[in-house]
Amino acid sequence: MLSAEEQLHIIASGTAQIVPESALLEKLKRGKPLNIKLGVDPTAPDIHLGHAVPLRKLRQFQDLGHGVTLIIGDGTALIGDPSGRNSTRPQLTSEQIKVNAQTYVDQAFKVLDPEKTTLRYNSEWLLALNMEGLLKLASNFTVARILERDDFQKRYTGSLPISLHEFLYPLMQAYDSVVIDADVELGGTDQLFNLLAGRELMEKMGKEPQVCLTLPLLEGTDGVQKMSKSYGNYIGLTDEPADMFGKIMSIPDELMVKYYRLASTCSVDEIDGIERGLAADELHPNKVKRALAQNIVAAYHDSNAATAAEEQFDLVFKQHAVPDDVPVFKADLTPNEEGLVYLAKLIADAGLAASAGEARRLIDGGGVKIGGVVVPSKAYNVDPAQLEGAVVQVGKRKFVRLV
RNA sequence: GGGCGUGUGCCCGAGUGGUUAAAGGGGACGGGCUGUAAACCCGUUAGCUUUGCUUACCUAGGUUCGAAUCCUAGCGCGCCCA
Repeated sequence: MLSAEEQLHIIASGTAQIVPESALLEKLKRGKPLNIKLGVDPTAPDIHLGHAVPLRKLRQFQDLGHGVTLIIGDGTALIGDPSGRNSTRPQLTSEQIKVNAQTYVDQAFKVLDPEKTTLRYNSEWLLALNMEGLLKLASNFTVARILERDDFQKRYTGSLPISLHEFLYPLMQAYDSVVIDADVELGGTDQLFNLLAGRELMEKMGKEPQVCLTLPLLEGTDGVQKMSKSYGNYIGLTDEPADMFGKIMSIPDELMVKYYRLASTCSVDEIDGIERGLAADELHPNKVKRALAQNIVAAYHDSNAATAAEEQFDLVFKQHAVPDDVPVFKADLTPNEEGLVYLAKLIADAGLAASAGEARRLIDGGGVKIGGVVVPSKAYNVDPAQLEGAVVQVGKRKFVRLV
């Protein structure tokens, strides 16, 4: 095992805050495996690189010899985390929760070491808590304390409703820490309040308080908004290698180091070196970004897939060739009276454009190619012989092979 | 409960009776440049086999040859009074 200081150096990389850092160092100094907690809400089934940030950090802990307790919040999901919300979340059905939890776990183990992970469902103890237990638990916090929380504060002063059950959310999450005896709990920066509640409750209930470790939010491929499915800027853990590679290549340069720290499997020393190299203009950003894409694709698929993805990438974007695995589309090539096929509609049907109108505009803009040849403006109708088995391309990255 | 104001395309926002499918900006998309980054330049940004037709300025009616623009009611939002 590495020394406590060396471990801390690795753990601290990429974190937003560690509260308190001294306590973490102390825990590490004991030389015993720590119990690291992460609670997840099974509200959305698909997980992306942003969700994987805390998982990566957990993996670092595991590689240092520590144990992880992953808590599926099937109990807390009944409430819905009010963090960062200005309205009450809809409550999920237990059926949805179950399905979501399973997909989450399947994907989480792409990152975590199953040998060193304990999986727990918090309904196990939360639902077992009867009225007496709940009241006892609630007596540990004052209304003022809970109301301190930023989002509650905003809602309260803004005269927006806060349901009573939402008040209980931080308590539930805190209670999880008590039950599993967490040494450290991870979360996004927006989770700090909940994490601190855990620390406080543990102390009140006579346990050694957990250390709170927060991680910054990861921006999506647009480089501005946080990564989220609803913004359409996410890189999914289950994305195809070529797709994943391309998406990573399209992130802004400024974000590369952050991605390295939060989403790659590279060691802290390597990343520090890259950061210095970029700052000193000794490393070419393109090379660095390629290496990043390689690393991440390899982490979620394998290194062969990563190499293949990079080859595809060069093929398509450097040599402007057609990739190997073009999706096929069964097109109706029945010609009209003039013996031609309406290309615009075909493009829309193939899903390459939202409507035939958009397809027409794309053709006029020179954004459509058949078999590598640009379709001239206004040429909305084409000879079917030209289309037979041909590859239709829209923009730089959308292809379809007609059959 | 009363008074006033406001509601425009993905978003912001101009438009107060007639070349308005609706200025301008943002975003997005396509083209150029490039490193599928950024910056920059150009173009597009309702549907339809389109010299045209259809649907559109919260909703439903009405006035008018003609309405996003005027009137009435409803709904949403904001502010003020009680």
